[in-house]
Amino acid sequence: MKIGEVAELTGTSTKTIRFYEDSGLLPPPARTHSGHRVYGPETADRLRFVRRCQAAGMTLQEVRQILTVHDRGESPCGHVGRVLSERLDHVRAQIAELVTLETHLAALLDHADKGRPTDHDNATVCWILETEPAETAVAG
Amino acid sequence: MKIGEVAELTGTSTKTIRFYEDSGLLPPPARTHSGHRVYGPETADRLRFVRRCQAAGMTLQEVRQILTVHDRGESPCGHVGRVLSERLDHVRAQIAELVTLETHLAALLDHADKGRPTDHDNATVCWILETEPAETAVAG
DNA sequence: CTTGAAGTTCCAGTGCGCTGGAAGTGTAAC
DNA sequence: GTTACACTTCCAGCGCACTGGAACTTCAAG
Repeated sequence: MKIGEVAELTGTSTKTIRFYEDSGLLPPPARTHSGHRVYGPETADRLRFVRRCQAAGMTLQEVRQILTVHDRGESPCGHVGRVLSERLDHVRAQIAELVTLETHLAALLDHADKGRPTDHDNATVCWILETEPAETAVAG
Repeated sequence: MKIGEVAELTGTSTKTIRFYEDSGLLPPPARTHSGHRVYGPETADRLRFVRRCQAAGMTLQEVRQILTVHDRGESPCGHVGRVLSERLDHVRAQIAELVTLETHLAALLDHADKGRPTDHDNATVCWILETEPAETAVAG
């Protein structure tokens, strides 16, 4: 697989793939005699993983740390382990936040669809902003 | 409430609050005779809402559009309605992605905690990257 | 009245995650 | 062989979301 194919397959630009390689997110791939990058299918999985992590609001640096854990198959210093569980907490909190937001947006959309009900229009603050995130699930 | 109190209350810097005002995310607040900003409690809710939206990967511009819908209590042109439902789809997809990621991270952490089981260490590609996001739950 | 924290405006800079473009080489189809 | 496009490296620039700092004013406590 050449870089363009991986790009197509994963919806990532070739620019970005090279950038990820430079950033240590992708291992330097094999090359043809002439220098063209050659990838195996695992690269696509790795790229998808990176995208998922990004969607969770991780920085590329954090993703890199996590991939390092993966690549070594162990926690090298405890620090990364902490990063990992921190991130896990964060992801869980974020899921809770997103569920809240989903409710908000759905309500807003519903109410937008109905034209203009707006019996709350003049209220200083209204339902859509009032709900608390989640004392229940959110990490502190 | 002055800007510093709002900042403290919401975990947002005063810089950011002023920046949000400039960006049209917060309405220009009342001022004291001397020019200091004075906020009502609804500002904190609004700020929390913005943060939630951001956690969902929205740009401030998109958040602004949504807040406009909220402020007017209606959909002014259909375009914003589309933005809204697009965002809702996105949020739902993201929830699904995050649930997948949560599983990944939990597995990785579990396995990192156990020191070095790593019977898969030499595998070209391993479990953690293999799983598909979620045909099951993701919004289409 | 003094002192120090917190407020004000304005503008410039930072960090992240790409992205564009130049300049050149490789490859596949005709 | 020519053409067209994909690939290479390298470096510069961009958009977003802040963030820092200068220069100044206001407020609350002692």
